[in-house]
Amino acid sequence: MSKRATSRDVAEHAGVSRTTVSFVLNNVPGIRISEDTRQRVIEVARQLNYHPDASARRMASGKTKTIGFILRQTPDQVFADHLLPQMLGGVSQAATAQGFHVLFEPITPEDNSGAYVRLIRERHVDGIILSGPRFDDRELLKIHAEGAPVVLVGQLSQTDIPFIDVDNIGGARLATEHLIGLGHRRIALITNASTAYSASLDRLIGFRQALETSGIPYDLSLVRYGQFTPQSGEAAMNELLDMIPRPTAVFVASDVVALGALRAVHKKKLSVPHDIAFVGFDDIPLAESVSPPLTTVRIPAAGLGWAAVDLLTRIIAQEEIRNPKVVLETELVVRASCGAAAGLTHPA
Amino acid sequence: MSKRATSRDVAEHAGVSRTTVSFVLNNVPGIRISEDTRQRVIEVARQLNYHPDASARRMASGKTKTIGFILRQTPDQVFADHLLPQMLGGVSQAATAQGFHVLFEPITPEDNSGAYVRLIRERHVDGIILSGPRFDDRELLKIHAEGAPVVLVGQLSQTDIPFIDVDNIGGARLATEHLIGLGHRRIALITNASTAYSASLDRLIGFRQALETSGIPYDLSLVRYGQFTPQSGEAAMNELLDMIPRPTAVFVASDVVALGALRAVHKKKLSVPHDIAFVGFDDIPLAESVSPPLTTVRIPAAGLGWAAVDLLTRIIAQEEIRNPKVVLETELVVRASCGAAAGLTHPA
DNA sequence: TTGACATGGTAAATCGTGTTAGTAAACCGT
DNA sequence: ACGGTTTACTAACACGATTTACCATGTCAA
Repeated sequence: MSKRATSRDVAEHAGVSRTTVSFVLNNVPGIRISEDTRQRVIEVARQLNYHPDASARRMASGKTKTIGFILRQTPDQVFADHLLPQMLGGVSQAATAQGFHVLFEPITPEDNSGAYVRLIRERHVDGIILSGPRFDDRELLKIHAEGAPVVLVGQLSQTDIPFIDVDNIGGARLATEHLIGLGHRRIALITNASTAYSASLDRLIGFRQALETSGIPYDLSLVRYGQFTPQSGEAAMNELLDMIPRPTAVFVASDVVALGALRAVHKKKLSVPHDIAFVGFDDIPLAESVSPPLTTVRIPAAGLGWAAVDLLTRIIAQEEIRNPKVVLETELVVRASCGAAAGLTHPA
Repeated sequence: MSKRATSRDVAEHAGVSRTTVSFVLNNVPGIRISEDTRQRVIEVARQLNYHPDASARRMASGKTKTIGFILRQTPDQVFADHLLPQMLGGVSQAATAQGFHVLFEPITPEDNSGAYVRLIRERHVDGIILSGPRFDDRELLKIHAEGAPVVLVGQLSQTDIPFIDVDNIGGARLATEHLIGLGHRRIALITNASTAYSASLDRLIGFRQALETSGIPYDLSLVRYGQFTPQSGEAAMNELLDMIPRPTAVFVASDVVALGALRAVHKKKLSVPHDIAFVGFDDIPLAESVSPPLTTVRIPAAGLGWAAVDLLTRIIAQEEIRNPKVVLETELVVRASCGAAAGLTHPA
């Protein structure tokens, strides 16, 4: 097991200088090297099993070609994040395509030590994507002010930090309008989480907008608040099902919460969509495989990842960004739980 | 926006040498620095907002304090990997605890270019965890032979590469024995995938072992092969339900596949567990939230991550490893789909 | 007095590359 | 024959730390 080969070794064996080795192996444009020398260097490099040292290269070039992907979630939230694989997959696909690596770092929301900003400060990465930014994150504002490349997934009002987000309001409107279009008038809402989360609030707003546009009064007694979990959905749904008269449809602003709600319905021996129609939100991978398959609003999770990487790499490259705030559209995916397929409609 | 502070700047402002700065800031043991000097250095570093450059540090120390987490899956597989968040969460938790960062890199199984081995060769990372190793991966064998720290998640027979795996045989036996214990004799099996995958094969073996131990003949006509997806499970289940007499129970060696099978049952207006009992495998996060909640075999996904990191970091530290092959036990999680809760038993 | 040892540091080598500025030789047109 | 250009390459510095080896001074026991 001899020592690793360095560019110096290659240079010596090929009878050229290190500079030439670097030029050849990096294919530096605008530099003339004879085909003869070029081949010799390449051949020697192969023979010596030469691979340039990443750390040295980073130091010399000043670029790490790495981005940090920070997830502001507790371990429990990470474990139950059904769109994480898509999102992360999108991120690494896009990053790889641009020659970047991805450093993955979850960090609990309570952790205000700003540990993750060290990734930037110590130059582990060229920039970071932060999913689930917090209002009280002073360290984040600081590094952004210092000029560090940062892209948020999710919004942070009051700042000009570039972000990628989903059109939650539009998506919720889509879902609600669909139910209205099927003839429903008594439509309940179960939120995905507390309205302290902007995504939750936006989905509620979209729900309300759709009602108002159709002239249906917004009835607060038909609104319940989920907490990310199926359990919270089940509890909320039980309350709604006990109402007299019952709502004829419900928009659950999260598929995971909707599964709990679905269970509540099944336990009462009621049927979806016949007794109550469902529309969810997120289009998690299993939404189409539960019974009944869930009509839901698709979030382009992988697309969020791509877009975030795309934006971030442009910022890193110091490009002039025309629009640093990107909102991706959602899409209604109609399956069985809303009753549309069955031609079910409700009288006004 | 002035230049970044370097250790030289700190040294000058504090009136000491760079060596001393390094000693103080790294708390190098066995080195004496007066408390006075120490405080001065720390204070100056704070004032100058000094953060050591990761690349320079890597180069000088020869350690990257980073591990690569490689996922040998297609993008589609990644998107539908319901245990990925747990596993990845486990990996980064453990890594963080040991002062390591995690580089995440999915790579399609078809890609035999060995792109990921560059992570090792170019010293981006100190070692790698490879999930889903392939038999035909020559590059993998090569870097292992070269002494690179590698830990597999999943086994590769014929090699002595350290690995972490789940006791698939034992888990399948657990599931099957549970059904047998409930009185079932006509028990079907739907595999999670082709038996070309060792995990699939092992689960089939465990199923068979349980039958044989109880003196129940292994009936090939009761075996169907899933392909990761709910669709494959639905198709398989339809075949099984058409049999006369029907099996009274089925062990589906994957929760995701089981969901499709469940749908098939629902479509035929049959009931679980009354008409047919179910036991799944994996304990994906939604297993407890579907209807009926799925009895299943829990894989300690986060534990796989921890264990892999633990093993890898020991190898990196050149510790003597007593047991480089770790098999984690599974756990049967009894819910409603098997009928145990309802006290349902089947006559022999 | 002297040798040993502890104290509190520092100088200098090293890590392995990228990159700018420069140069020797060959070529070329007149 | 000669100035100018192209070709093909190299010397040397920069990047920012870690780490080994060494040194000056003071103290203390023999």
